[in-house]
Amino acid sequence: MENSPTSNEEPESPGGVTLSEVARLAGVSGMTVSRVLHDHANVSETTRAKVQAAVTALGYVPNRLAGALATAKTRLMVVIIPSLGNIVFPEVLRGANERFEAAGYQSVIGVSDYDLAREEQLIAAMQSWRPSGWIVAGLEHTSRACQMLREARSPVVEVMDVDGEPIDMAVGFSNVRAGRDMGAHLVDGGRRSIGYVGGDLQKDLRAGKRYQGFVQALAERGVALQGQFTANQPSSLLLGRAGLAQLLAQHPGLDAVYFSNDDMAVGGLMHCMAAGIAVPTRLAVTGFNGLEIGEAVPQRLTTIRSPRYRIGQLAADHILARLAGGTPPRSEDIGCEFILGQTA
Amino acid sequence: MENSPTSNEEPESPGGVTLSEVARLAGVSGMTVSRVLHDHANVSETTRAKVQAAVTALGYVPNRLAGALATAKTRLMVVIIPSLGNIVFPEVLRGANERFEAAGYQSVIGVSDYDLAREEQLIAAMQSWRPSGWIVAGLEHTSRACQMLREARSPVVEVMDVDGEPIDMAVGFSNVRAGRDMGAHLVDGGRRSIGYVGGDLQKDLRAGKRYQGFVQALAERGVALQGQFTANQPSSLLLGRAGLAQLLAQHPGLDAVYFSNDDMAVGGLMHCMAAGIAVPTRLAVTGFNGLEIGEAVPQRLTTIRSPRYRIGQLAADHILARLAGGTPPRSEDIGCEFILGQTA
DNA sequence: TGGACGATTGTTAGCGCAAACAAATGAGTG
DNA sequence: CACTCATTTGTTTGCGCTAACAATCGTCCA
Repeated sequence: MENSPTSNEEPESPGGVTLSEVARLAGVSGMTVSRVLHDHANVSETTRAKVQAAVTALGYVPNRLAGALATAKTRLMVVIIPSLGNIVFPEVLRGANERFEAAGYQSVIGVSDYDLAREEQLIAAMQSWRPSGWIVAGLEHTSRACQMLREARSPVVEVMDVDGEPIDMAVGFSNVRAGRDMGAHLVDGGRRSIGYVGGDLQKDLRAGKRYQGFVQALAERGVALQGQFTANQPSSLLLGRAGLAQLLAQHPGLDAVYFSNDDMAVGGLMHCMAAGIAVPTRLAVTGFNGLEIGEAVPQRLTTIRSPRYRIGQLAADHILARLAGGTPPRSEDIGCEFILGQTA
Repeated sequence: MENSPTSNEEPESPGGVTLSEVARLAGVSGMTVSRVLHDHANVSETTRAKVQAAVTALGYVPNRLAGALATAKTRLMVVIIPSLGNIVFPEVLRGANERFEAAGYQSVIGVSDYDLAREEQLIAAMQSWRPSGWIVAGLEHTSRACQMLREARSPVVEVMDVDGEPIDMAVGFSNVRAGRDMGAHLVDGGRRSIGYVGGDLQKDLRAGKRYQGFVQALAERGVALQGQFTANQPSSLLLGRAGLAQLLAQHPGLDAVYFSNDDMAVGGLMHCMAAGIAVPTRLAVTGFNGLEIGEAVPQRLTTIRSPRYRIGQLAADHILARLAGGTPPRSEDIGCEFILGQTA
């Protein structure tokens, strides 16, 4: 009726409808609109209805920038992971994001590409959003990164590793132990001529810890690693396949190979299939992570399942619990599941 | 020297160091600090140095909430994808995030779980952050979702599909054509008794389009689909393996099976290996996506590669171009690559 | 040497919202 | 019926920052 000259719809200012416009249309103050949107208390049914009508009519979407600035609570959660290149960290992200979304938080992601300097930059950039919480992969960071996370004064959960001291909280498993377990399994299963195939151990520090544990377990049983293949690339099926081929060319007598993860291991299995190498009789093959691919191959892969999805969920839960006043555990080792397949 | 009583370090107010504190320490106005941090122009070297020193001394991290509120530019980019359950969409995200990060933008993710109602909710929630741009998967959305995206007045790129009209921009490929191409390949290769194995076609609309294209291509050649297996679950290796087993039990005479994607197809291949079904002589197996797993199996999978990573990059580039005043193409079909493997 | 001009720095106001406090309203009570 | 108290609504203020404008400074030339 008494609307703007252009249309009987929305005035549509740049930046969108504001709370004041809703208030004006509803004939109340801005504060009352805010209360309808958040509080549940002490707003009459009549007013509430008027406001709701105005919100709908204008298509009002609250501006969280302003809200967050006013309350100093952003409801943004930062998740920093090393890679989106295989399914491992997206699964952590999935678990965390699921819990965050359900609780009304938004996930902001950062990908460090297995580079601690990059991670530090990301943390600095993210901190400018004053997130309500942090999930970062691993326990190793630059000292400035650690400092920033400590000074951020928001809950921080380091995931996928518990071999070390967390900045604030940690949820994960012991990579060293996972490596030891597999080393023990191979030696105790009678293997003596053992090799390793992996990606870049300098970058993937958790794969490095598994490697250390593995070598330790061998050493404790009087066995030395006979040969290894590592490449300066991200791990992948094809790298595993090529890596095993190359390792066996140099060390034809190997009777077992430990791969840094299941991608690599399945690649290795595929080499065996293609080259007619009998698994596990002539060669034992083992991996790490418990990816679905390891279950779908004709011979189920012997591996160790890392509870990635669960870790994401738990990490998010711990952050939310802390924000709710709780005191979740400082370091939580939820362990790994040894999967005895048919390849070792 | 003349510092706070507690320490000679930072005062550390809640919410962090503010621009004013930096300004006070540097002995300049807040505006000058802001200029040092952003402008490059018209600040003397002396002042700049003083400010930089104060920034470092206090560990100042600008508050982007305030900055974004003041400028109405958030530098947040929303990426809404259907799933983090397989590597396909994380790769899109990787491409987009790479470009966004490089340009100083942050990615906020949403996972719709292949549910358009959920997607609509996510869009509403995300809009409250007033993002600078949007990437959403697919061309199908609820009408309210479309309306919100249009009214958001930020660049929107719909990815992974060009079979339809975009809200703003689209980058992807034709799923219908991809399906047709594979249908044509199988029939033209002499297959006549053809089956399909897929996930939930009502939810994964792009898989549905491929299915339609596939069936069309068959029909045009006088061939009808002999049987199909679809399940009410997300696609996976194990589902593909089980699905093929079930389909062949019902239709033992099939000479080719088209899978909704490579995960499913490789699962099917594994069934063939385990069950001793000769591929491709007795049964042709084809998929879609061009995942690495299809290359690593002993017989390379015949499939069609979707340029997921590139689509993510391009989508981000188009948004950034638009924000820079350019006019990127409205709908960009970057096509798919047919990969002739050894399975069909 | 006065004044103009460019370079540099400061001041004011407001982005949109919510906390804190203030005011108005209505329902009971003695 | 005056008064109290709970409920409901409004006003003020400021979160931290930046756009726009204002003020200062020194310098150069006529």
